[in-house]
Amino acid sequence: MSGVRAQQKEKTRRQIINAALKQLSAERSFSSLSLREVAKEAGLAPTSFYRHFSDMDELGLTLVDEAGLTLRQLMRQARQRIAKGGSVIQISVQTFMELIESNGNVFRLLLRERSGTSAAFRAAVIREIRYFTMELCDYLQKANQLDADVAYMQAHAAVTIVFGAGSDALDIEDKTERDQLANQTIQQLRFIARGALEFSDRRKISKKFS
Amino acid sequence: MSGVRAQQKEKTRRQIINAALKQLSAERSFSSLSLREVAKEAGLAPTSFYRHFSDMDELGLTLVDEAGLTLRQLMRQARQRIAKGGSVIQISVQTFMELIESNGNVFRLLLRERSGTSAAFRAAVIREIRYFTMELCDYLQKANQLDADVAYMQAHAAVTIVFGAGSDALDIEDKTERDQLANQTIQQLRFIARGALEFSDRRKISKKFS
DNA sequence: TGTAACAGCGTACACGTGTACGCTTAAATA
DNA sequence: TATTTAAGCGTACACGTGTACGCTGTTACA
Repeated sequence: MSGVRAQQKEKTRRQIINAALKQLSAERSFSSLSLREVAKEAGLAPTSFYRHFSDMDELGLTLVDEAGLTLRQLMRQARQRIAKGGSVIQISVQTFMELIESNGNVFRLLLRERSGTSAAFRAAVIREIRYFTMELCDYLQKANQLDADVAYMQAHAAVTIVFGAGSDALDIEDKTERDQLANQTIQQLRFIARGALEFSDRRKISKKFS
Repeated sequence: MSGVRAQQKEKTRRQIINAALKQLSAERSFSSLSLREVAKEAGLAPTSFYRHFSDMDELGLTLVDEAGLTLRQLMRQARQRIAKGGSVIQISVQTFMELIESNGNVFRLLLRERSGTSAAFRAAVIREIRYFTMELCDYLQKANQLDADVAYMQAHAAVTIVFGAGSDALDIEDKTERDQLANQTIQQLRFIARGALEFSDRRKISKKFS
């Protein structure tokens, strides 16, 4: 049970995962990757791939899970920054944009598979995004004393906007243009926050009088 | 110049386009279509395909153009309905949802190619969406007397939200769930409209005092 | 120490792909 | 009417794909 063998297996498993991630780019989607290519990049015979994943699909789902993990780590990072003081919206957007810059291909994977041809992939991505949305929803509800529905709608809208901005950002290489997009996104999130707050207040008043 | 020949050519060209559209589905993206499959579905020998398109890419770009056209027709339809009275937001969302229901695969094409592997495709889709956004921007600016920047940000946010909702709707088959999504989307658009209006007003006041 | 488990390899196969080439047949033009 | 043009077809080729099968060498365990 020392695990020399298991350790080695885990290592080549990671090699496969990394090989797949490495091949992803703006021009190369996961579905366009072949088993043989990935195996080759990992320094493996094509047939050895099967010792670790029964399918390219299984590998893909693993990648989506990893991407979701990256996303959650990002949120924690953002919360730490926020705790140190600063505009919640601004810091969140900034953190997200940094993800795009450093892990563009991981984010691309999520975007693409969300509208991909595999129902399993779509479900997996949607699940990850839902986690993301729900955590934000909790935060908003507590921080702003919002109605549960309103908080959810705000969180959902905010996530949609941020992901949309991320998608746009992927096709922008100019730094100042990217900053402009970030500022625009911040402003849009403020529109939503303002609208949600006002609506929530109006509801509270009508509840008071009922 | 009677054009019996040209007419025939146009006809089979349409057959190719329709064959491609017919093969698109939730499980089948354009990039996963092969020239041979499309040709077969169109009742053509594989090599005859080249008489009409030099490439599958060329066919794909044609499809994106057609999808954009569909989108613009939709807007006109929505405007006609609005002119007959009713909530602008509600009618717009409703019209959009009807597109999803009747032309889901066309909309899927746009969503997928927007984050696809071909830069040309991405650019084409983004261009179509920009048209859509700009028309909405003009409308908002005139109807609500908004600042140009504010109107653009509102339009952009609204389009992002509506497209996001469309994307979600594609994976929902239950009618009541879909209606719920539509209502949520309407509410989110109201958040944005409210926030934009308030922000625009605040700007006008500060301009008055300057 | 003997043996069972198993990661990894190489070979081999059937299949689908894009497309080059030359042919046929019907419309367009001179 | 004679000639040119071009849509469509069939054959053929090289290539990349997933994966079945049997083998080797090393680790784990009795």
